[in-house]
Amino acid sequence: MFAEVIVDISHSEADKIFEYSFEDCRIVSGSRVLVPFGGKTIEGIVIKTKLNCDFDEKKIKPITSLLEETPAMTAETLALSEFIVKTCYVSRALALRQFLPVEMRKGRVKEQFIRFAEIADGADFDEVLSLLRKTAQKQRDLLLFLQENGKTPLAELNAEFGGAVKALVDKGALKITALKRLRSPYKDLEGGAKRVVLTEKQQLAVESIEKSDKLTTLLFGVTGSGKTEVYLDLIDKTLKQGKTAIMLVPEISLTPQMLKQLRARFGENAAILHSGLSAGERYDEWWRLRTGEAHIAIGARSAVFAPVENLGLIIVDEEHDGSYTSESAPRYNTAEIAEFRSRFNNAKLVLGSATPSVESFLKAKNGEYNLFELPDRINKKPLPDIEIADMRKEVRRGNNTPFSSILKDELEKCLESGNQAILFLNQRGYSKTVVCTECGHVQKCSSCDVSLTYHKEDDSLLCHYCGAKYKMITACTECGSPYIKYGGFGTEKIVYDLKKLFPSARILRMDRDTTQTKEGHFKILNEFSERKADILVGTQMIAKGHDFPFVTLVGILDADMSLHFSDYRSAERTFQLITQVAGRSGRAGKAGKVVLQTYQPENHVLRQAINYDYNGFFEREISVRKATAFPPFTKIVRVLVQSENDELAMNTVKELYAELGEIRRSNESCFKFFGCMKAPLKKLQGKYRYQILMRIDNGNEDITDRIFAAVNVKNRGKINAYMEINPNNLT
DNA sequence: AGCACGCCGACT
DNA sequence: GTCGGCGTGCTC
Repeated sequence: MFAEVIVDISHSEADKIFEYSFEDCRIVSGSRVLVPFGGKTIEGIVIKTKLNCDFDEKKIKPITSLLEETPAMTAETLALSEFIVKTCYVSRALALRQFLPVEMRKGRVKEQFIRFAEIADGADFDEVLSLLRKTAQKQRDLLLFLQENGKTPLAELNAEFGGAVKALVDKGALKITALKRLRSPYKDLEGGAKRVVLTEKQQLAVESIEKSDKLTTLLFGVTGSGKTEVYLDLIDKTLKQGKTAIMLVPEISLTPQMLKQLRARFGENAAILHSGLSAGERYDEWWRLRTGEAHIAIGARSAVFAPVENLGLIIVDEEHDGSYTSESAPRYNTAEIAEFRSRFNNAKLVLGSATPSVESFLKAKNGEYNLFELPDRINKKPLPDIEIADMRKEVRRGNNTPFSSILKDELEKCLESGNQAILFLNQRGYSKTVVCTECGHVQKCSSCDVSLTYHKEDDSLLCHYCGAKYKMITACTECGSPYIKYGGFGTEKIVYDLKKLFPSARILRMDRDTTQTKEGHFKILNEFSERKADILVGTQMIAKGHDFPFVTLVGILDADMSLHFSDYRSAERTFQLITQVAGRSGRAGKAGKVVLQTYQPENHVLRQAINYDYNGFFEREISVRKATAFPPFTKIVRVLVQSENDELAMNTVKELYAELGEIRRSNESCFKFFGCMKAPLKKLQGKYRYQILMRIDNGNEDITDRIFAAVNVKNRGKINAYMEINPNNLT
């Protein structure tokens, strides 16, 4: 027999099918194998087996060995990997890697075994007992214990009976067996397994999703409208049909919360997949899903690749969230992957959001998706009032602190009444820049073209792009002046100022710096929900899904920040962010309040956000996108060329621009934009960056295929060139 | 990705 | 004269 194998080398030169021979009938498509390649032995995945080979038979070598008896890949995941290769323009090896826990490659994780002891089958209990010396009381006790309790972990017996265990094993009276131990994360997570009765509206949502002739439903529900209960009910019904489910949440910080609810309801049937787990845990959870021991996969973006078979339901919670598009290759779109799996399995796909992405809402409006709305909060409480604080007036009044007078007053009231507040600022560190007051020089990273952020806690300057750490300066590095000014503030500074303003308030900070440790998110959120703090200051990561019943005030310190990104989605992102952060206020019985600080109070996006006018926002945004030929009406194709050698990068991008210009000439009408320029971040991690931006009519895969081919040729030696379609950010 | 093979500069 | 630089090409 012959096998078509994809070797685990992610390089365009090795990105093809290699054929090997084999005898072992356990080898099937999807199996992981070791194969000889060049002079070495490497891992690969069998994608097809066949009786005849298409390659020179004399050159074909045999497969070295089979790695696991259970094929890691299924027919579905093999097909999906092929889809990723075609749509994301990545090597097959890289596409396949998405489906396997990293620990599986290069055999990095050993399975853990627990050894058990029991009385050996052949040993006559009474005979062994009678043969023992009178003094061997421990051995006697051990035998009696085992007769009564049966199979017991060896570790427990050793602790209890000491050397007696070994003595009996040597006599052949005990049998030792090893069982694979599964490391189960968040084992101690328990929640009240109370089964909620759905409201009438939630019940209607479930029915709408089940009965729709469309596979995909957009569940458009305001924050606090009880989407989670709908999800849980759908999962329950899916399991009862003997099918499996995948539940995706936007960020790791959210997963334990959701898992808690899933564990409470579905017990060990739920498996968790995310990067916060230890290697062993992840590996074991993956296998629990692969072998069908667990039926629900939950996790962030990458859990969409969960190795479940017989899929009946996929849920994408907070569908609009930016974390669903991958930052590094393969830059897949989670919704597209989910749609593929939904079609393949004829499984229902539910996209849930309080602020759907304009792409999804357009599809729902066009009838491509089933649309169901949950317009009311479950407790019938109105959404919190959002008040705008005009920061221009504050500055004119001489207030240079990060807090408007309205916010200060509200904070005071909130603390006095014993409630909790959340302050949101999407900037970590103490100050965004460090500027010399004499010569105006701004401290910059030596390998990136960005200013450094001052972190007071460890008195250092950090580059938020490459992670480089520099010692804080005492004098300007240009002119030597000791007069240094901080420009712009981050969460660290907010906490610092708050402490001065409210000395008795207990303050927690949650950003990437305070959540580095394992389960760091979880600890801070727990502490806050147990009311061990009064104010939570945080970045983006506090905006999502957390339910704090005692929070009555939310402050959005700089609502304009995300408006200033030169990205066609900045309006959409701002609307989503404000709606989401505001939704953290007044979730239980108490009325909530939101203070939104801005320098442009008349901005229409902010106006629509404070009125919770999603439809108004959508209509305006979609007409702008249409008029300016931006997604979802076109696709953005971005080609990035980077090299440590500036001149080489520049020359390469010029060549490419000329070559792509040829493609454009023969498809003139499809191109809505075509330009070549320095990337917004001219230099990153020591590499100079240039880009070619295009906007092309949807479809036209033949054009993108040709662009990719042209780009791929350049990607060798000191040049790194790649293509992205609808990239998440344009840095 | 590695590793071998192959063509031009500094050197015992 | 050679030793060795890493540019190019191949691996079933």
